[in-house]
Amino acid sequence: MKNNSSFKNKLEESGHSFTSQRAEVYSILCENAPAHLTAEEIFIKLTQRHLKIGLSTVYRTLGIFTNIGITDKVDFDDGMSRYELVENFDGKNHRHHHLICLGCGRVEDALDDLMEDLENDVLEKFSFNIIDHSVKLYGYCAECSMKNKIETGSK
Amino acid sequence: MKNNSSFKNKLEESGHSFTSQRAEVYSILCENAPAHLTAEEIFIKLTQRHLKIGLSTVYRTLGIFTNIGITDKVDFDDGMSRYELVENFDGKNHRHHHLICLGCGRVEDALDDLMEDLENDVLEKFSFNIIDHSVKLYGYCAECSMKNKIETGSK
DNA sequence: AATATAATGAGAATGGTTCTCAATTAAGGA
DNA sequence: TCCTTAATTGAGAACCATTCTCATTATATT
Repeated sequence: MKNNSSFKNKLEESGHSFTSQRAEVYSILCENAPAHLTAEEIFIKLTQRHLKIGLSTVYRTLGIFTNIGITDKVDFDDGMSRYELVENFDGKNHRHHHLICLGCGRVEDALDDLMEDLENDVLEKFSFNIIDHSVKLYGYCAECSMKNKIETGSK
Repeated sequence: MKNNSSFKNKLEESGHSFTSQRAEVYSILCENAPAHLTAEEIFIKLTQRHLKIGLSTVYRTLGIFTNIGITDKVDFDDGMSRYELVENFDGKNHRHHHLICLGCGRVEDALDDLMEDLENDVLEKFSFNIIDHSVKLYGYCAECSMKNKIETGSK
């Protein structure tokens, strides 16, 4: 699990109370990292654990977490938002690279290299100061690529 | 306006009829390119023009357009999807770079350079074959950057 | 023109998310 | 520790973009 006290600090610094519900949501996120969970999935996991929490509270909590940089809200166009822990929410970081397989739907996280070149380029050409970015790469994972080759008989 | 007959071809090739409603939605998209319109915005523009069309038809049409590569569906996390014409839907192309200003909310389209390096990198490291990508860059446009500097008095 | 198939549109339904508000809990001072 | 105040919680209602339904209408083919 992540450092719990820095989580607490982050909450208090931003003027929010440390509550049991917020700690519970946080612990689910930690235990399931680096998964991208929906609000409802988190709600169900907590309920299965016999921790009583309201769905509204889960949404509210995730909203706060995202605002203060504990989580990132990501959207894979399947009708609901997902939340993932920011890698190291003490330092500045912004990486949201997801490899989304069009075959099996699996989502993998990827590295954040090379984006700096692109960002510098954009600053030069557009005078646009990039604060954050979201990159989604759609394609076929190794497994599905293999499967496709066999099925289509392509060389 | 774009070449209308290739639009018609694209529809027929994919087994869809050419209807007046589809032509109307297409013409709104052409006239407003490169804007990113919501289904409702398109519906309103058509209604103002006294062209009768149902909102469901607009949604359905945009769904088809996106499926057959006439439009791209983009999402700026403001609660509704937007649609934009694919640059040249006859050839293979995939560029969805948007500069989203956190100050004024304006969305600008950016170039697609440098992504090839990143894609090659991902193929090497993850054996993941990229078909398409979506890149959203959040930050401050030239104007808002200027405004921020004045307000905060930072050098 | 006639028939079969596809498209349309009005409104209902859906479903993820946000809102409301009364009850509960946390925070900080005395 | 107790008290006061402000913040948080939770159940359900409300919201709202999008999808679905199905009777009507238009398109394509014979």
